[in-house]
Order: sequence, then C-alpha cells, then structure tokens
Amino acid sequence: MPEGHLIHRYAREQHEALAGRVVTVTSPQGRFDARPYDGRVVEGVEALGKHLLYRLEDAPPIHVHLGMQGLFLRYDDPAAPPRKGVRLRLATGETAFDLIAPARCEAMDEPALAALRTATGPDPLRGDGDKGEAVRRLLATRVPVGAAVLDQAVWSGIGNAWRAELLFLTGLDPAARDIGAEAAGRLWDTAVRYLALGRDAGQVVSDPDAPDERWVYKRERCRRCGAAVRTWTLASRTAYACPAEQRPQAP
DNA sequence: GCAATATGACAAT
DNA sequence: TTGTCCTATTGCA
Repeated sequence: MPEGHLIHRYAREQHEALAGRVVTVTSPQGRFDARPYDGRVVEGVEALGKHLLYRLEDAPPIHVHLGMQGLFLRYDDPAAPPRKGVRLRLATGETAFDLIAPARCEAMDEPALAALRTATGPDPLRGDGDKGEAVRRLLATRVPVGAAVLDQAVWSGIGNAWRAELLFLTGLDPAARDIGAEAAGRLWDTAVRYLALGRDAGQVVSDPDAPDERWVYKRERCRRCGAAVRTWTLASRTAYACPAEQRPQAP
C-alpha cells in the first residue's frame, strides 16, 4: 500500500542499511541497467512524496516510484535468490532489498530531478514541508479539498486511504471547496501527525488506539457514529465520507 | 485455479 | 474520460 508513509518508511530503513556502504546492484529481471551503480558507495536514500531517490557515488540518481503495486522485500541473507520479476536488487554483505513491480525505476539526471522537486508539493513527512506554503497551495486550488490533497503538486504523499481518513479526522467533507486557512491548517497538522504514526507503524493509522481500524475508508458504516458511509468518485478515485460528521465548512 | 481488486500516475483520445 | 502499465493478494469456485 505505497502511500507516502510507506515510502518514507522504506527510505529510512534502506538509508540506515545502505548509506556509506558499497552495494552490489543487479536487475535479475533485466529491465534496469545496473552497471553504472554496481560496486559503488550509497550516499543516501531519500523520500520525496511518493518518490524514492537513491544517490550513489559518481552515478546519476536512481528514481523509483512504486505506483499501485510496487513493493520491496528485504532479505537478511543477501545470498537469498531473488524471486521472479525483481527489477532491482541492492545488496550489502548483510542485507538485500528487492524492488518488485515498480511503476518507475530509472536513472535521473539533475535537471529532471530539479523538475521533480519543483513539481512536488510540501510533504508532511519531510522536515522541509512548510505549513504556510502547504496552506497557501491548498487554498490556491479551486477544486474540492478531496481532489486537492490527491494532487501531488499541492501536497505530496497523500493517497486515497489517507485522503479518506485525514478528511474524516478533520471533519471536512471531501467535496468541500474554499475551506479557509484555519481548516487547511488543521488538515495539514493532522497529516503531519498521522502520517508519522503510519510511517512508524508501517500502515495507515487513523486511530492510535485501534491501529488496524479505519473510520470510513472501505467501510460500509462510520466507525464513530454508524451512519452509512457515502462513496462516490472524486479525482478518479473512490471517496469515502460520513454524511453526519463531515460537512462542507461554513463560509 | 482463476478472476477481481488494489493504497498511482501516465498517455492517449 | 478511458486505457495502460506493473504484480501480489484476496476471494470465490
């Protein structure tokens, strides 16, 4: 379920295991040219929204996007044979990370990387994610808030599950427009807090007392009040909302 | 065993 | 708005 919290979790885990080390880089599947990277030192692994960026010494950055189905497997025995379809393996003497089914795995030059950073909105899980800028960008859109938060140029890292749960937690209807700076700020603060919980837990957490439960996402009834959850398509994804507790904000 | 489904983002129409 | 990509997982027969 690769939304931003898992991307950051992967980045943290892989940075700890790989940074400063020489890595063996291969593409068992053969669809990535690993030669420029094999045997080099990893300088760092970074998350930017739903993107992962790998910096290796004297080589262009590697850009990975997991898309809908991508995932990593970790082996504590780097001699473990990769399963079929592994696009990229990064291995030290102690650990191997296998990338499976990514939407993107490619070398990226600096201009493209700069363009990616420009096109990516504030990330609630990055220290450089600025609240004022986040509020400004959200208010600058004229689309419903449930569409704005999925737009990675507005805020980055939010996916469909987080959209449903964060808007519930903030009491905002996904269809609401012009929610105002106060509500936008509360939504950002909620994202910062809960995505960090999700990153540390490895899953979407919208109730710290019940980390496996959701309030409205993929539920028939609101977990708080029991009302039938309303579903419709918003920004090409299924939106979920409690009709009793999430209302358009008063002007 | 097989079909349906998925937390995403594109390009093409 | 629809189609395409990528693969694992889930649920049903």
